[in-house]
Amino acid sequence: MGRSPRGDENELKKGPWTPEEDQKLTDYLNKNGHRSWRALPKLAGLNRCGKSCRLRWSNYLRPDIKRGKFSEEEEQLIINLHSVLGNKWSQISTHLPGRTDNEIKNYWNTHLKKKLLQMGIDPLTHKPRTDLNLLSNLSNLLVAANIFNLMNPCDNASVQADAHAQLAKIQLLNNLLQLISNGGSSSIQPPNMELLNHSTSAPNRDANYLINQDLAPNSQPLNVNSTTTTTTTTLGYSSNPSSQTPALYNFSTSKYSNPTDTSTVPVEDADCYRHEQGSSSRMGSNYLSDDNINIQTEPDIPEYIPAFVSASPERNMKNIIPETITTANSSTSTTFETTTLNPQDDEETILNDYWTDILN
DNA sequence: AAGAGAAACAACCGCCGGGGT
DNA sequence: AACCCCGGCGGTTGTTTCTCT
Repeated sequence: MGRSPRGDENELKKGPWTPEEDQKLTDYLNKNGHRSWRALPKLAGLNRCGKSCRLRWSNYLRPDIKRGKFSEEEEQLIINLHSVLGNKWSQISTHLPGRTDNEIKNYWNTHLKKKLLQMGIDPLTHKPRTDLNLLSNLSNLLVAANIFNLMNPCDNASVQADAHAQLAKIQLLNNLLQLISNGGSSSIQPPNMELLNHSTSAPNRDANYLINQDLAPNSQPLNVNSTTTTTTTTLGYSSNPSSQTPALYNFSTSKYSNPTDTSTVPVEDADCYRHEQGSSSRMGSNYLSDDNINIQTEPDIPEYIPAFVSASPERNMKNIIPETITTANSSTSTTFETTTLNPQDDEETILNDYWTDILN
């Protein structure tokens, strides 16, 4: 529990610092440095607690502090680091010279959080939001899929409608995938089977074929998010296969930047993303190469189902986070995902099997 | 111009872990 | 082992500034 305040601390001044106090503190520290923050106020002639002095110095008076607006590069760096480190502001601040943890934290809470939300991205998970918009769209998609399915599949006029129905179903599956993946690894629950039975009731259709066809690189992703941003992220997975890797945002283009682009990441950080690049190539080839826009009726299932990776950072981050970045323990930083499958991983196996069953 | 509400930011608070005794 | 001190961290609050009506 917290330490009870010392008796005389009740007399100490609180609140905003005056210029005189700042001057006293700066003068003292410039002359003597600090050996003991506790003893400092008395020695410097300040009626403040040592802690307050330390904070004032480290957050405001320190000569190497950079004031002023955050640059776009700094913003991106903060977001990228946050996706890896979570709310480890002090660790994040070590990558931004001249910026304090407090400043970064405030900037995150007042600017960046909102920015991400406006982009339809959950600032906690750095994934597309799965809020009420998504849930409400589930029912709409179900209705759309079933209405189209009622039409005669042999009718030429219904071909396009059929395609729409299939797209709706794929989107529905995407939404469900998203819901489950965002539910965290410890709360994996199968989706409502009745819902799924309805949504996959179209005859003569192989679901894997549909995914292969409908999520082909040239297909236009269905964006059911009702956000007004220009960001085009499909729910569950972006059309970029690397969306399985931590998102690196690029506000200048209002889109995800290529996660393998390490240009905005310090050298020591870039390694972790480079590492990812290789591991994601397997799935990436399916999406990125035009040569792979095939219609296969009996594909190898895992080729077409993006592998679910549980949100356990401890496991997945080991291989990709450099030693200079330690993994966050908090639940807020569970976003780092890899496409590397560990065959020993029970959750992933279960999920892959589960979705294989569903899609068959 | 004035008031209300929102946004921004500095500072505080509680807690924790490491080190010393 | 137990206690205390200290520095540090992250979350929250309070005040100031800005914007809108």
